[in-house]
Amino acid sequence: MGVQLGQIVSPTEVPLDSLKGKKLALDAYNMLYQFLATIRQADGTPFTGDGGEVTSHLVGLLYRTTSLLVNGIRPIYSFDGKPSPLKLNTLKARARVKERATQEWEAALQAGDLPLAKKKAAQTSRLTEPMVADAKELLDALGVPWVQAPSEGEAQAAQMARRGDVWAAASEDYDTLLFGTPRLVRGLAALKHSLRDTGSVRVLSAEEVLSQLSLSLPEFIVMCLLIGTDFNEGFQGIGPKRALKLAQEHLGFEETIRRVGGDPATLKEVADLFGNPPFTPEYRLVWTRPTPEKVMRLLVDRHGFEEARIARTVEKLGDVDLSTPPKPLQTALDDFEGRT
DNA sequence: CCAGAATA
DNA sequence: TATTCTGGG
Repeated sequence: MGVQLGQIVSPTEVPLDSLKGKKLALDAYNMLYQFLATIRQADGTPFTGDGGEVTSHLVGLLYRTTSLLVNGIRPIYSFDGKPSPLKLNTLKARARVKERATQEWEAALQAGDLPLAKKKAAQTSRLTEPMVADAKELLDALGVPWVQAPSEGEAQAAQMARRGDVWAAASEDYDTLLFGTPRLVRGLAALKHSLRDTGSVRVLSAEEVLSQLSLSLPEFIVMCLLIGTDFNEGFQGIGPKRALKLAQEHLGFEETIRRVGGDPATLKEVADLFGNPPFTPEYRLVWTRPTPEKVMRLLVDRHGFEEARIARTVEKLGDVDLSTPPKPLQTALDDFEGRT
């Protein structure tokens, strides 16, 4: 879920075309969970292969990845590793939500309420080890790089962007901003476009966000700690609005925390996690042609996808330009940043 | 979610 | 030809 910043940040809408030739580090779990939530039948049943194994995430990953590549975007997927102990409460809470949603899904089915059933089913999504292994194997077969983060995939993506290895981190959550990304791309979940509307995504520039809010990055992090993150609970009666106001008083870390009755020592640990998150420098940003036989073996032979359909999809990648432009075209956002 | 068929 | 619906696994 991540920190709730939707109320107080305003993204810039940019045409999809402006991402052409750019490398993006994608939060793989964020994306795979979205596929698992949405790619379901009317009654909420996920797609499965012959053996009953869930395949919704592979459907989504295949089509999303080809769509990105055809649009000239160079994705690298960042997979979650071991969660921080600080996240255990959040994970337990999510597990409880899933248990309840599973019961409510069944109840909705009994009542014959399909829309409700699908909505509840979406909340039951689980990403298992074999499912993750399949996703990585599919990326390998497609010639798309991925990296195994030591801990948070979002932190890994953010650090890659901070080091300038990729143009931006991409996730629907805002946590990459806390993890220090200079840019966050949202809205890759709706790439579909027509002739008049050529598609667009939302970009958040960290520099722009901070200057709009009149906050330093450490103050921004404190604000988020007040609101609550996946790694700490937040405070009763403090939402985005009040947290922003308090952070804007520039009282410093300890005093700001004390104002809401929090313990600076405990929260310092969370602030450090955001400010200096674990990541690995061992990743290779190399995109190659897909290996159709590998894609076929995985999706058709092992998971029962329709051969002709997959062949058609992989074919589209044949004439994708995989080179990285030495001098990327300047976008409106780059121009804006250049002046600030 | 995306692709392709159906539709108007 | 652009938009809506349905099937995919």
